[in-house]
Amino acid sequence: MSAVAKEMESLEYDSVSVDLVTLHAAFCTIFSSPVRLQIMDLLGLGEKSVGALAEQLNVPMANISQHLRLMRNQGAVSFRREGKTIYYRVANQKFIEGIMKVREGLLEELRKKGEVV
Amino acid sequence: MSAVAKEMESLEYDSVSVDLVTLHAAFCTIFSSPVRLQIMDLLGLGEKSVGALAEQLNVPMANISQHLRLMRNQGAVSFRREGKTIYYRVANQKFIEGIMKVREGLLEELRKKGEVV
DNA sequence: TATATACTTGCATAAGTCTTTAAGTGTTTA
DNA sequence: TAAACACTTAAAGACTTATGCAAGTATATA
Repeated sequence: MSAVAKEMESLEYDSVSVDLVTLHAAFCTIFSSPVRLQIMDLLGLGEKSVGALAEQLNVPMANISQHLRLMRNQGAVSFRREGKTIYYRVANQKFIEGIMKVREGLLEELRKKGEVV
Repeated sequence: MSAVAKEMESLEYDSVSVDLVTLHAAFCTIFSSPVRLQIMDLLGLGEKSVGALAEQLNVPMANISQHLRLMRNQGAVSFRREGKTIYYRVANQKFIEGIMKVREGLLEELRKKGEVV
């Protein structure tokens, strides 16, 4: 984790000196891992348990859980407990919209270069 | 750089085995640095030379240049040379739109938590 | 209360990233 | 052709991140 991202993790206790660009960049580290990006994709469709995410992505639950911790700390997702199960959801739908907009641009550029159909 | 990002750098030579999520995640590493995010912000307003970016962000030109290389390799920016000067521009405006959408969501969430006005 | 379930956390380590400095390239001007 | 300018690249060191595994916590059930 970057110094910035580390600083963000304790943001609820001292948010004064952190400017928006720094915070935004730290937030975007969420999107920089294929696992986390797929978690966002799945949660964009509706809330899901940790086990369900682990199964659908075929990644060990402990690893999913570590990624979810980062995502929680950055405010990308929130969660609720129901018995033994914890359900995660996207904190704000605009995060999904932003991801999709970038993906659209990316696909447009790849098509221009003939790297994708 | 992640293994993924490294793979992306040579993507023009072998793009067959790379799926979209992996590629998208590698692309998003662009947004995970405050310097690169500010470069995107500035270039979103119009093309700029490396020197101009360095001056406005108060970051050494060699460092800006390194960031621009990553951004080029990911297809986030393109450039043209005019004499001694090289002008960079955003490759696709949807990248800016996506960044802004995420920033909006982030601000909404910060406001909910009372961490920003 | 003991056990099972669902998830989280700590730790080690391998791999990746950022920044700086120094040297290199391409283009124009003297 | 030499020097200056604008930028790029390489290499090194300090730091950060990702993953697996083992152990820990919270809740429900027998």
